[in-house]
Amino acid sequence: MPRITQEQKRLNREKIVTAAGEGFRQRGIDGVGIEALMKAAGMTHGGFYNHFASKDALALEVLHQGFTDSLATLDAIRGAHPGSARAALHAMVDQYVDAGHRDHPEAGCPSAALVADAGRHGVAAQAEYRRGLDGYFDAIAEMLVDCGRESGTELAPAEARERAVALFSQMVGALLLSRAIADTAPELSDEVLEANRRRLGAV
Amino acid sequence: MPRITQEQKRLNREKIVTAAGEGFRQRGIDGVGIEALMKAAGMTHGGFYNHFASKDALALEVLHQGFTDSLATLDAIRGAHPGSARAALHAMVDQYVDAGHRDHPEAGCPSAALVADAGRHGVAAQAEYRRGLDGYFDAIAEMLVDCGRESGTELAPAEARERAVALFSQMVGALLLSRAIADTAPELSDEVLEANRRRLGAV
DNA sequence: TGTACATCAGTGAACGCGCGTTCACTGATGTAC
DNA sequence: TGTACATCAGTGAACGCGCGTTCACTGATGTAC
Repeated sequence: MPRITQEQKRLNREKIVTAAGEGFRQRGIDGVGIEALMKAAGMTHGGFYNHFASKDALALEVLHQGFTDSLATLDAIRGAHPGSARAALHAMVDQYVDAGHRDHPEAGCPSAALVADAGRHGVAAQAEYRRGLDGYFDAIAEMLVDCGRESGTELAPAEARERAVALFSQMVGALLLSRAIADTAPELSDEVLEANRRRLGAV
Repeated sequence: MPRITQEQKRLNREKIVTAAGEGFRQRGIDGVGIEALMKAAGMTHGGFYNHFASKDALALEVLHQGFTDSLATLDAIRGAHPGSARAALHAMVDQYVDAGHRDHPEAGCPSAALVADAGRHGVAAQAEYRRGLDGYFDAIAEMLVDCGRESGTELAPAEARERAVALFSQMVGALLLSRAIADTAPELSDEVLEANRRRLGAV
């Protein structure tokens, strides 16, 4: 049957990145093999190396793509609440620290799902992770500045940054802890989400 | 040379659990093989199954031991600040959200180091993790109640619990994010720790 | 207390298995004329 | 525009490797008398 159209090749490559994005977030980078990945993308494993030099190269692209998508989602939330950074912040926290997000890591935040992998897959992966994380910090800090401006209390950039870092850290921690016990202790898992949502709302 | 004393066997078993505790926290449960583990414990790999039925059984014991030790450390911090729950809380946060803790996961909190493994290694591991996590929540909630009592503002148990859950979530998130970028972006990693330490101190 | 024997912890080779990666092959696509 | 040929994406078998686990073996320990 092969060879295939250039356009089809591009689509196949995308399918691999998408499948890997989901698989890696669900089971970790080392938790999904090339064969399973390619099967999920609708191909056999041999063709993988027509698209990527190695599994690590794919992981890099997954991180990049994941953070790009994730930051775009954040922008979309901001855009959906024009003129009210406070409402946007609340919406972001509520969507992030949520049972739906907990139960679907494959479609969720790469900062949370790949936090353990980032530190263990070489400097390139870590640099990509860092880039994404910094993007989150910047975006949230901006929202906090806007929020302060709206309510009349000007917020110093350094203060906003500090709060943004702490805020996001708490969001990630809450999500990860709730995920770690979701199957065995659903009530405690829900409690973790709810306690954090309430506390984050009180800021 | 074998056979060996019963006492020596007990010591060897302990060595395995200790080596596994360090290895698992550093590289994850799937990141360390039985051979490396037994070598670190000073033996060859074949003898492993004289002590444990499987690697998963060892992981369970590592989780149990890790949380027991970790909660004992927490108690020690409380004991070192008699009559001042506020000072104990600060000491705990400062030790937890710290570069030393970040750089030595092998000697640190199992909640943080094994958060990704807990959700992926079966219900027994998850139940063990849950037990430890709940222990943390309870201990911190107690400290918050003590702290409120000392400063004259009585804290409702439910409120203390909620604050404890949020507090610990933030501590774990801060530690994990700082670890994920420690090698590649040490300044950002430090910033994450410092921002969280400052924000946590302001409660 | 001393002797004879069963036990069993550590050793290191071996097992099956799944992994990441390579490769010869195929045949439709892309291209040169 | 049509033809001839080179290219190359997907296939599936095969590779070496490390993993968790098993096993025959050894000889000091534990125990029965």
